[in-house]
Amino acid sequence: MIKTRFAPSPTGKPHVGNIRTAIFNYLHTKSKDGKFILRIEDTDRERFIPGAVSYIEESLRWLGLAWDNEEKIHQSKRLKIYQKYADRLLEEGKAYKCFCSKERLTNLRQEQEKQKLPPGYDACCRKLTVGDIQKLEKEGKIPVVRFKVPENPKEVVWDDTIHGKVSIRTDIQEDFIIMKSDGYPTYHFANIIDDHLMEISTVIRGEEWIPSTPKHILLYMSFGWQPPKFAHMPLIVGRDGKKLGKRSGDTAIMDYRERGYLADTMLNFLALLGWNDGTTQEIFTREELIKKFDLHRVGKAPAVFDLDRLNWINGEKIRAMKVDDLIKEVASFNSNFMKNKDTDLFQRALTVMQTRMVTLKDFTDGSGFFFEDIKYDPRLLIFKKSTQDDSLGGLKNVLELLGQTKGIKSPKDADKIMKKAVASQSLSNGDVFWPVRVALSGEEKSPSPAELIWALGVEESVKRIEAAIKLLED
RNA sequence: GGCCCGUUCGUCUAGUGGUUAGGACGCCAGGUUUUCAUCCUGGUAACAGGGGUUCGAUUCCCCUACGGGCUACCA
Repeated sequence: MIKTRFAPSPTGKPHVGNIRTAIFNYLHTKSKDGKFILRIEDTDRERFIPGAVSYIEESLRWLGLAWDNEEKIHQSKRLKIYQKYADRLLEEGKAYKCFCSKERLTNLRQEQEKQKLPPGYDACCRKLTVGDIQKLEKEGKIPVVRFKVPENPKEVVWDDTIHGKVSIRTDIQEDFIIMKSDGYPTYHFANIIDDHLMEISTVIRGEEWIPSTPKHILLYMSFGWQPPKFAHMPLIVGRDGKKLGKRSGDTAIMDYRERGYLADTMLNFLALLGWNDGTTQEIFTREELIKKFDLHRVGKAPAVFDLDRLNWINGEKIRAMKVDDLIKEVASFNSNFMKNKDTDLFQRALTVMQTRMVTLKDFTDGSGFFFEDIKYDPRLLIFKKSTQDDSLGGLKNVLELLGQTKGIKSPKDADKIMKKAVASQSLSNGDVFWPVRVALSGEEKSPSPAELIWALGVEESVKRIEAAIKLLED
């Protein structure tokens, strides 16, 4: 069975890079009817940030990336397990206790750097006898546990699902630490123990892990375990070409929600960063992504996060949505915005604004004129190719026709009135359409007057046009 | 420094031992048009460089360049 995991460490808010890893894991699993595990790798107590676990869960939930483990998995609660396996390696002579002080390690590294040697632990404590160890422990010295990197193989090779054959020399691999002096395992150790115990079939993670994969494979070998498949995804980089970090756009995924992007947009966009289905399709529903995702079609080159493209996808998603679904999105985006607003008016306003929105925020920020009294400079009512008299004429004409109408059921009905208003006098489109539009919206750029009349309703439209006429006459 | 990974329009990418190197975003121009947006049409623009292999390389191999990652008692 396919089983993947998303294994973040709770050190902050998940950003797009983290989340894309989660998405690829999720998609790979769901396309094969497998299981997707969320595991919190909180073995670094210094970098732990309270609340980070909630951020992670909130982000995954927003995107609909449901994990299958009912009980939360925190590595910090599994210390005994790691200790047990470390002891096993210790007993088998595949690991050893190291008492070297941090000072010694620092000096050693500085010395190596000076001599332009590859930095690494000199395996000094390998030589310690049982007696030495007992003595040091009696003195109260607390050791770390290091993995004894075997002389053979001299090279570790694996068939990466994304990169193909990758081989890395291990003769320069130092004896790395698997258990820290505070009793916590290092990432490398906890990670492979858990992946094995949880029967993870494919490890999908960022490319920055390629250099340490030999450590993991060596560890699997020392336990006599079969390593999982590895798939190292290309990094998402910033405009500067560098890995997303503090300085270059490591924007928290939830910030995109706040900016008015849809969860499905992020899913679609991020999935397409490094993957495509081989056709020219660019817009995918969640179901299509699950159905079509294929790890083998993930590219190797890093991808730049492009906001223009994100905006385009969000616009496409919004336009493809049924208005009722869009209402739900706006409501969950900003529940305050809907309060005290007429539901029908809200729905019509959204209908009219739909093709004009890039983000949900565009609606909550830019459609106040539907619901509130408007204020504008009276000069705006006059089209640049028109005159005050003609504009006034246009407004009055429309006002009169609105007074006679038996009801407006669609923007088309309203459009007929507009056209009639133009035809019945010797006016041009601009003399009529422009002032009515401004009278109804108070804006220089807005939906067409026909749409506005329909959305606002006859009564409100009449009121606003009357107000505009008054403004022009004064 | 060492070890790894990567390189097709500005960006996301398709692609093959022989293609006019395709699509999308963006941008530009035009159409529709009262504005904005939508929509439609067209345009701009790429195989990092050098050696091989081959009748023929963007594609396969090597080197170089460039970019990136890793090199912690971080993950």
